[in-house]
Amino acid sequence: MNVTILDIAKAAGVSKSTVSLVINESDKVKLETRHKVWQTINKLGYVPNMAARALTTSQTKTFGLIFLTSDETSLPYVLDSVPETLLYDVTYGINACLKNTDYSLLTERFSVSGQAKLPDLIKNKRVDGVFLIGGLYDDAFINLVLEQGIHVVIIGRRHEGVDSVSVNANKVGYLGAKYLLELGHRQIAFISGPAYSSISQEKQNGFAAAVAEKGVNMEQIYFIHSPYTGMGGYQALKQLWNEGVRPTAIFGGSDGITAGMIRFLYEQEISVPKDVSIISYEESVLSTHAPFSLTVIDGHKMQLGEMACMTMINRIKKQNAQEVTLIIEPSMIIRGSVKVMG
Amino acid sequence: MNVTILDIAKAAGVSKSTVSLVINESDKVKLETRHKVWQTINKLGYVPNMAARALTTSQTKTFGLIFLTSDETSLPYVLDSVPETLLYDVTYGINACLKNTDYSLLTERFSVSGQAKLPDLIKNKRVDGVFLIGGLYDDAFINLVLEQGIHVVIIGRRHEGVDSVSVNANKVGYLGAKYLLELGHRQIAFISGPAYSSISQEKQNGFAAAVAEKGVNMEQIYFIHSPYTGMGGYQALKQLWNEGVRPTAIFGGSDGITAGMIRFLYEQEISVPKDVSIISYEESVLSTHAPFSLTVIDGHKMQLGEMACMTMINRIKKQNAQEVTLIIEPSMIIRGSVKVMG
DNA sequence: GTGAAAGCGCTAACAT
DNA sequence: ATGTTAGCGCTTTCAC
Repeated sequence: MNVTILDIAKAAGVSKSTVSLVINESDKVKLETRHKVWQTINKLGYVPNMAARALTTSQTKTFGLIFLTSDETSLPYVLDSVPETLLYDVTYGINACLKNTDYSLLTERFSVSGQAKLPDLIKNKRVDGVFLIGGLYDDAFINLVLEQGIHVVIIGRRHEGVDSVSVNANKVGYLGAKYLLELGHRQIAFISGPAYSSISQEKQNGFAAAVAEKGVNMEQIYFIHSPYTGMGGYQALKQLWNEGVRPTAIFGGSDGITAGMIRFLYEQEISVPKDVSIISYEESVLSTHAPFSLTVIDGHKMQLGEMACMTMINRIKKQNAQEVTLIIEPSMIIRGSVKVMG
Repeated sequence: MNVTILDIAKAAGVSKSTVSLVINESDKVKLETRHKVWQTINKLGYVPNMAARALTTSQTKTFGLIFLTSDETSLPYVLDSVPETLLYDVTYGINACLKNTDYSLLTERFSVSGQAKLPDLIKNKRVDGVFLIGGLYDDAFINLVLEQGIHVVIIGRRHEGVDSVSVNANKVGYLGAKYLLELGHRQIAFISGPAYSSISQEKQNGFAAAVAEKGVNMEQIYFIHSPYTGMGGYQALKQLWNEGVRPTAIFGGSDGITAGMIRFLYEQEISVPKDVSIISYEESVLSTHAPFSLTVIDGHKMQLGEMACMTMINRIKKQNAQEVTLIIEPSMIIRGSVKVMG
């Protein structure tokens, strides 16, 4: 079998518990013995058995990323479904933060509409804490998770009484509107997201605030709702066009929405930014790979993941510290899809 | 604390081992006692402790997805880096397959050029098996992993002596070329991928085979190498254009490459498919969200993940069965980016 | 500062 | 068909 703590103890001429103390960096052990033990650990290539450690400490040293979806069978990337760019980037950020830590990350897609009450990761106690992402959860669900003695960090929105990390959505709308207004745009369409989404609403509020601040008439500002999908952006813009509206700038509330908008414009041979200006929100793989250099508001989704991870680690360290609510400020990445209006 | 196997045993009036047998679906237990035990399990809400189970069986019931990269610090999605769409889709497929299984999936990004010899997941024995993806591994690395007593399934390429699941790359080139030739294209550029990539080479071979089969002159067929990045596709096409070459159709060897190609064409105001036809390979979030309905060869990357997962599970069941080499056949998704030539 | 010993929850070989 | 028992590898009091 493998090298165990007992082998080290024998080889180093000390007891099991001393080795354990050394491994766990206790300062109670004499420097000399500490050296001796580390040497034999390295010599014999000892690696702690996580399962055994988990059994005694009842800590798995594992976190779970629970992706809440309404429908678990939908393909993640056809034009008519929400692209999972948020999940990709947040996962990347969490993993980056977990690197050089003794924690690992498990991922589970969980359908809230399904029959299971709790994700398997939680039910089986495979994790010490979970990141909840995807928006589709309510107090009842969160409390159920908390009852299992599992820590929770919510990603993407604020939630009373629980640690959370999110993006300042109001600022997203504000920044986009401010930028467009400053470049002289006065006819602007903002396809922000679905009507039921509070995030989408906040973005509109921020947009409206910038418009008011600038003293611009709201008459030619079009707030439009659509799903966070390519098809959503496509159809919303198409309808607007069919109604005869001709904005000089269009603001997509997500990279998915913007991709759909771009498809409509391409179809109509409307050139960006010559004929119309475009700005997007998110900065995912979709905006960086757009057919032109796309000006975008960066939601810093990787950083979102990293900060969620830091929050989780702090929570583990200080179990009953005050709840943490982190808000990440979006920022503009000015590229080439917005024209200066005369 | 939590309810354990012993609590169940007491409550049901049997012994620990009987409960254990029932849980592990042994048919040695009388039907009556089995019922009784399951009833109390449900009543008391017992859930097995994975750590304890892992300790005795030395099976973690966890797999690892190891993503081999050369450089761990690069952002995953700027135009000048390889978009990680393969990782996204394969992960989705593996998770889908693992659902309703008692296995979970851990992910780790591992830099082969780093100082660490082995990914942490493997070193810490957190996994029973690993999926290797990303292409950057050699025999030495694989053998090192195998020596740890960990199962290996390679995703994306074949490898002597190890289970592997990959896409028929030759067929990718073949299908694309055949389709374009049949629609009358005779000037075709194929930006297949980097020169050092055997996959890229295989695609070219398949392409050449279709051309030969059709009896078409190779003179106006352009095989071009570029990195699997948006920037790669962009610059490769730009150079071709600057050399005065004007193909009627361009075939991108990955969705990332194609995204770059599309950006160049957009810049030059060359319209697709009116002025030039485009076909891509992969079918990731990038091709479905292209600015036009993009004809693409589907690499079935989710299925790749699912089959890798099935392969792993079979390997666990029959440790020393013959090695498995699964090849997935790509297929065409005909949409609207290829014109019929007169 | 270090060792001895108990126990975490479970499985599996052996008894009965 | 079911019970008894001995670990799996580690942490953690509690003595010394």
